[in-house]
Amino acid sequence: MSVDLEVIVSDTQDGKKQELRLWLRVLSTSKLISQEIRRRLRREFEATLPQFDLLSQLYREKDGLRLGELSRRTMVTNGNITGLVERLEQDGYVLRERLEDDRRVTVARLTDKGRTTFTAMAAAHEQWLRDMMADVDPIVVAGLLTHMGQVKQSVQNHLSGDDED
Amino acid sequence: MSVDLEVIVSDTQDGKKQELRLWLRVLSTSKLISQEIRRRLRREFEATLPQFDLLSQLYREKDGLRLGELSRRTMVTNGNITGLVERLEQDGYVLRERLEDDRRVTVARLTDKGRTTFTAMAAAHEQWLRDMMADVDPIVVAGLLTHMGQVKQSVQNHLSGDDED
DNA sequence: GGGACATACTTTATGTTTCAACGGATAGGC
DNA sequence: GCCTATCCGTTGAAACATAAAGTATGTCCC
Repeated sequence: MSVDLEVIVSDTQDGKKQELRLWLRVLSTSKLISQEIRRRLRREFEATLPQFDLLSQLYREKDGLRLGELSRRTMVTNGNITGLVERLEQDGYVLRERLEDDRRVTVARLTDKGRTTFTAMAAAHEQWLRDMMADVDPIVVAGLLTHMGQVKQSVQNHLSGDDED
Repeated sequence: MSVDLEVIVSDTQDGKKQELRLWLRVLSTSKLISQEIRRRLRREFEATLPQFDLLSQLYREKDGLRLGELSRRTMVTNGNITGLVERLEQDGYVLRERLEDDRRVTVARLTDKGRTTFTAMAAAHEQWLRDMMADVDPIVVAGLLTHMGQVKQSVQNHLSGDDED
């Protein structure tokens, strides 16, 4: 599926709209990959992309993370983290507990089951990406990595609200 | 400072996880821009990004589009188009009517109000993107446009599901 | 202590996303 | 005419997105 939004704009070739065109291309590509990853995560692991993202954050932090920190890292809004962690807790992948020092704070941590499952998911996930980008020259991939970093940085510098990564 | 080249080389060229890293960077960048665009669309036009996408498709088609075609172009699933168009119809931006020839088909078309509003949104949208990417060299933008195209093409060639375009 | 304020998380309301399943409409085979 | 397969759109449930309001809890300052 997909003829894209970008096609619409691309007929006016003047360089003025390059940034817009790049955004539309990034958006459609990101959507395309997301949908594919979502499908496979669902089919093979009965998990969602945000869940996978959240697990990968916890995987690197043996001691767990506060929900607010999770929110920042996954770029998922605060209100949404609550439900996300709740479901993962029900599935037995995550534990949630309050801090003694500060009763406002909740820390989420991977269970052993969560750790094991995530390892399998991560391996599959990495392979999917290699497959999907198989036709792209590794040199190009490396270049994209760098230049997309520049774009991200520029965007962060020009946010209307506040920011960071 | 004795930096060994090897580290640098293996870092940029040990392509094993480069695809994964690129995907994560594309995803976070895309999320970042999406969130910003959403904020501004909401604040200044009380619209959402999918709505904007949909309007932009209709803008170029005086005669309107069938919902199925809209679904393909916006990369939004069928079930979602229904609600999207419904809300846009309530707001008076879009008209919906059934075909005489084929009573299964519904065609959506912009109203004058929708056309006017979209024009303003599109202009603002384009400016926002220029602002956000202001720190990126135009040469880099052009390169990204090309190379992201290659990525997109590669992904489309390796979808597990089925369809392509 | 008590009031003002900030922080951390939850809740609520609205919209978008996916998938699966349903019904109406059309087209083809008989 | 009639059966069946297919196409088109809608509907429903569960998950996730946002913003905004609510609830504790912690902190500061008088």
